[in-house]
Amino acid sequence: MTGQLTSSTPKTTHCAIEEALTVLGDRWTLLVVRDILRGVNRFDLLQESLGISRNILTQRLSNLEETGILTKSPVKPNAKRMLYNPTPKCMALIPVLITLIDWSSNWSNAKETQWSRVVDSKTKKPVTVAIVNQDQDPIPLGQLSIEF
Amino acid sequence: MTGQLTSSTPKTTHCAIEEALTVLGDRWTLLVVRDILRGVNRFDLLQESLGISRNILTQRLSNLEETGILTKSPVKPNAKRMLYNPTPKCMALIPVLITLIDWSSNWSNAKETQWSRVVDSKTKKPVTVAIVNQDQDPIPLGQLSIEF
DNA sequence: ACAAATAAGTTGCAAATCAAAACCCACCCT
DNA sequence: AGGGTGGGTTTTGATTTGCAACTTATTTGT
Repeated sequence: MTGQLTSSTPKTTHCAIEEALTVLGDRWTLLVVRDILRGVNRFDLLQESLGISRNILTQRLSNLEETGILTKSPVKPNAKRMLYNPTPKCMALIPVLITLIDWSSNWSNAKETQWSRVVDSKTKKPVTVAIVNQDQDPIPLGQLSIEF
Repeated sequence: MTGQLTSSTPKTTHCAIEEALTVLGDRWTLLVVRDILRGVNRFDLLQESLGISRNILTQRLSNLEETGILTKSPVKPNAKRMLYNPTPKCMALIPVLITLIDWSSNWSNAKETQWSRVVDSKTKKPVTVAIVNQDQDPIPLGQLSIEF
């Protein structure tokens, strides 16, 4: 198998962000995740939707399966054609996608008419994220610091 | 200039996530951002902290400067030595870092004693993110859907 | 039932990107 | 003036990526 995305350095990762980026840190993986979460669950649909090379898509899907972010199941018992579906670990990435969308919406100079959004499926209205402490009190951005 | 991280396809990006990943979607960029936000603002300190190649670090810093995520300023007027500092656009990435940290903490099987965290600088306690609608009401993960 | 079309990859190869180390120049210190 | 250090650039080789063609299943149309 080629194109492993696993960490090349065997030393322990010191940082959760580093750990996350070992799996997610490339140009395609989070877009695959987005499409899987949108319900795009077939190889060719993913490939067409993303404009990704087929071999790279194969690698990414395989990495995502290995890390438990999606599952591969045959379209019908014993079939070779596969459906790719999100796991809870994949759903748990939705907050990451929301923060990325929010950041782009606020700071990108490319003003697009059609952004992708995450919405409350009940009300169809977009959601956002709030930074809160353990008591759910909101904390302003400027009051945060990063500990290593 | 080599190693551009800008999108190779001139067609408009259809998606905010795609837009964000054009800048942030590689193994190092968000780690550089993390370190800059931690106050690591010199080239050699960044290089040593991250274990990144010097030429790649140069590229990443240059990309981050071009996209307005950090500024480069001389240590003293007219000096060649530079300090790298976060802009508001960089601070705005903190929620992305928080969601990545949360995701790793909850789903990584590597149990590390020392994770990096984002904390409330007043109380020194870690913060997290809540998904909310426009009225700040929390929305459960399962109730979300992604619109394209 | 059979041919044509489509789905889901795999393979081979060229191009781009990344990484390690050596090199370079400006500054600082004494 | 000379040595050390900070901040990169260059060179060279290893990886990764992307494109296109190829293969094998599975459908679909007639």
